[in-house]
Formats: sequence, structure tokens, C-alpha cells
Amino acid sequence: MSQTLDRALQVLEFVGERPRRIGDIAARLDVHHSTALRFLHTLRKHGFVQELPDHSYRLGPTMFRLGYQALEGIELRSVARPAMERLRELTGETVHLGSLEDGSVLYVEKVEANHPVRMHSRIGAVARLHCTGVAKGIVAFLPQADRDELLDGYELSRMTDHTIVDRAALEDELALSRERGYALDAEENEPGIHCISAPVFSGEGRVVGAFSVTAPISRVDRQTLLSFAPALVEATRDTSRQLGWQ
Amino acid sequence: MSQTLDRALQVLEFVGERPRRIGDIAARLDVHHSTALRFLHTLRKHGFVQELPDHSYRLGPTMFRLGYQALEGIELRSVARPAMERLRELTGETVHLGSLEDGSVLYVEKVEANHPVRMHSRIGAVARLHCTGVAKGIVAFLPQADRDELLDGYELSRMTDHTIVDRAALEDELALSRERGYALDAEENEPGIHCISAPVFSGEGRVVGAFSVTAPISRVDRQTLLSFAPALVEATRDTSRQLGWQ
DNA sequence: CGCTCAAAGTGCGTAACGTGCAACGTGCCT
DNA sequence: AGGCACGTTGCACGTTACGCACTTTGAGCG
Repeated sequence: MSQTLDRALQVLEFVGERPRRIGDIAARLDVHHSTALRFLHTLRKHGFVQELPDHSYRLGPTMFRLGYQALEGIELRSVARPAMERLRELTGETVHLGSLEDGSVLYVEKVEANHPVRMHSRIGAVARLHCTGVAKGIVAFLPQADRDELLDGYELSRMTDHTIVDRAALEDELALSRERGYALDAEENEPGIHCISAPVFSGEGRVVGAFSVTAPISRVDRQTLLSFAPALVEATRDTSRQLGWQ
Repeated sequence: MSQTLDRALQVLEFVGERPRRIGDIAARLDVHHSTALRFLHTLRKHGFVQELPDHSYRLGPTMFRLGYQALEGIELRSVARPAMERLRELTGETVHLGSLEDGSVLYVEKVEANHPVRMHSRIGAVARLHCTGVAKGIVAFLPQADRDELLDGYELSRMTDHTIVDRAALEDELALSRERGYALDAEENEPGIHCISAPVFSGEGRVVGAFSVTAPISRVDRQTLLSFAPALVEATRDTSRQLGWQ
């Protein structure tokens, strides 16, 4: 493995959190500031970082150009989009697509509610495995071994009063989801927000993602949310079929 | 500058175009395949690339996570969003936000038309300077020196029958845009699609971006498009004011 | 105005580490 | 079976990345 590259990638992740100054970066990597400077110059030359007037650095234009190219490369995303839109029309609510990538569940697509309730985009973000709709919709349908691998060592941190923080309770909940064919997030990640989600399968029969319908409790009560289940499951089945499933 | 890092960043850009196999990458960099392999392993360890079943590599989850973080870091984007949404309500058409980053104009935000006409997302893409609404809306309002620097050596490639491929004609068109306060793309980039756009200024009075309203000719005729001008200019003025302009 | 401090940037000697090569194992395709 | 492409490992060489010391720049402040 390459030390230089390894360090430089750490720089990118560090700078990604928020703009950083040379000193911070050098300290973080535990290298001389001239070394950090050399990295930043190279990264800047390629547009991966950008220097701000105050000499701090933030991620640059190449970074989000490539970020979007990475997103375009996900086949699931383009296949799923039409079904997501139909689901939005039927429910009127925001539809998310989560994808399992390297052991993390990421939000990779979103179709927004007609309603003017804004929530900031989650695309690109990591979905918490134990308390988000998309993640539960995926994790519930993994083979037990894969699920164990993912959850072992994963901290079930409390986000709201409803978050399931006990591993055994979570397993029960996931088993229940598996039987029903869909998963729920009942205000487990964010107070006042609940979701219903269902898995998408690839041609080889593996879970590769999930759709979720998200809504504020204030507008959509639990019963209404549950009533979305048939349309949701149909939408994910449709997408799975297009991926060659069954 | 760091040779190792320089090469690795080339790998990322190369892989970003489409999935690549080791052999291609090694050939492209003109290095031994074991060297390319070492890069890929390090990149993969950090999630910047991902290995596909056929041993080719594509961009990975970290890449689009950071891509979105880069986007979030653009102040203009969050400031502009509400005005973009109001503009969409008024016009009913797709509104784009272009931002000037390191001498390139990039699409950084989009609010979609109500109408169900899909066009694939342009976010993260580079806007051609001479024939896209957002870019013309920015370039027209740059100081002459900056405009020259950008356009000198920039190829005015023909995209449609209406594309302006003559530098002098483009300068005239931009001068006209400057007088009017808004720019047009009259099927210059894509047949059947036209746009109207206006610039956003920063607190220091520099152009930093532009809004554009895009629509298919089939639904919106030229006169209707022009009728969007007052609302468009008002939206960009509003955003400029929030950035401290005047 | 000129002091101070922090960070940017430069040049250089040292040795660490990245490089290419060779050899072997594997899976896929013809 | 044979050929091909890729993955993986070990090693010797020398390129190049590293840290240090020094200079320059610029912002803040009395």
C-alpha cells in the first residue's frame, strides 16, 4: 500500500468535513507542514481541493464532478428512478433509494414530496443501519451471516425515544419485517418523521437496495403510512424484476 | 509536487469516466501493473474506488459522499435554493444554478419542472461556456479581462445549428445580454431546448453564479420564455442581496 | 509605523518508500 | 489444453517523498 496516497486520501476526508488550514492538516497527519503543503498543491492542481482567501482549503470542483459521476455509475439508480416517481405520485410523499455499497447503506436517489415541506437532501449520506427506513429494509433481507457481519460491532446509538438500541430487539423487529415484506422506521431516527421501506433484489437474488417512503407524522398518520405498503412493495418488485430477479 | 499522488489522482479521473481494468489503467499511466494495483488497493481501502465482479474498478462510495459534501460547502447553493424554488413556482419550469469554480461553470443545484418531462440531471457537470444558459449568464457579466482569460483558447464547438461558433459574434451577444440584464440560450446547446438566465453577484460585486430557466420549445415558445425575465432577474437580485451585494 | 506571530513557500541532504521486475497462482475464454 | 489477463508476493534499486532550516508574506495590534 502506498503511504503517500494513503495520507493524501486522509487529507481529502479531513478537508471534506469542513475547510481546514495547513497547520490542522499537518497536525492531523502528524507530518511536517511542508509535506501537507505538497499534498495540497497536488490536490489543488487537479481541482480536488480549492484554496479559500483565508488560506484554508475545502473540497474542489473535481470532487463533486467525480462524485456525481460515481452516482451515475450505479445501475440501480437509473433503473429505479421511474418506479420511484410512480410511487411518489401514488403516495404524494418523498421517496428515497438506499443502496448497499461496501457494507454501508447510502442514500443514492430521492424524489421529493409534492408538499412544500423541505428537508435537506440526504443524497450521498450514510444511513444508520438500525434506525433508518432504507437501511432496515435492506438489512432485514440479508442472509443472517451478512447481517451479523454488518451489525457485530455496530453501535446502536440512541437517536430518539423510539430508537431500538437492543440488538436482540432489533433482530426480532427485522424478522418481523422479513415476514411482512416491508420495514418501518417509527420515529426511530428523527422525532416526528416515520418511513416505510421495502427491499430491491438483484438478478442473483441478493438485496442490493431499498425504497423508502418518508413523511412527517403531522401530515401522515401511522395507518396511512401502512396503507402505502402494497404500492411500495409493488414498486420494489417491479425494479427487482428489471434487475433480472426471478 | 508529489508524483505518487499525481498519478493516483489521474487514476481517479480515468476511472471516473467509466469502469476500467487494471491493464488499461497501467497503460494509461505508463507504469507497471503492480504499481497500478497498489494505487487501486489504497484507493479501495478508503472507498474511493470499488472493484466490480469482472475485476474492473469504478468510483466508490466515499467518492460520492465527499462529492456531496463538496456541494454542501458551496454557500451560494444554500442561499439560492429558496429563490430558485419560488422561481420554479412562478414559471413552472426547471431552474438551474450554475457556479463559477476555478474558471469553470458547474451546475450545482436544480429545481425540477412540475411537468413530467425528464431530462437527466446535470448537477456536477461542466457547462459549456459559449452555448449554455448558466454559463452565458455568468460570462457576460465578468470583467472583460476575466472573460478574455476564460474564452481565449476555449473552443467554440458547434453543438446545434444555432450554436454561436464565432468569437466576435459571441462577444456581441454577451454585450447585448449585459445590456438586457439577462442571457439566452436559443437552442444553442441542445436542439429543442432553450433557456433564459441571469447573474448572481457576491458581496464584493463579482459574478459568482447564475440562475437559468430551461424549457422545451414544444411547451414554451420564445415569447413566453422572455416573459420569465422579470421574475428571473428579481430572483437573482434577491439572492445577490443575501450575499451582501449593494 | 513597526513590532510580532503565524503560516506560506523554498532548497537541500538523507533514506524511506515507491517502483519495476520476475515468478507463481487463479479464473475465464476459446 | 492452451492462452490470456489479472491478482499477489518478494526483492533490489534508486527515485522521490520526507523533515529540517530558512526566507518571505501578510494580518493583527499597540
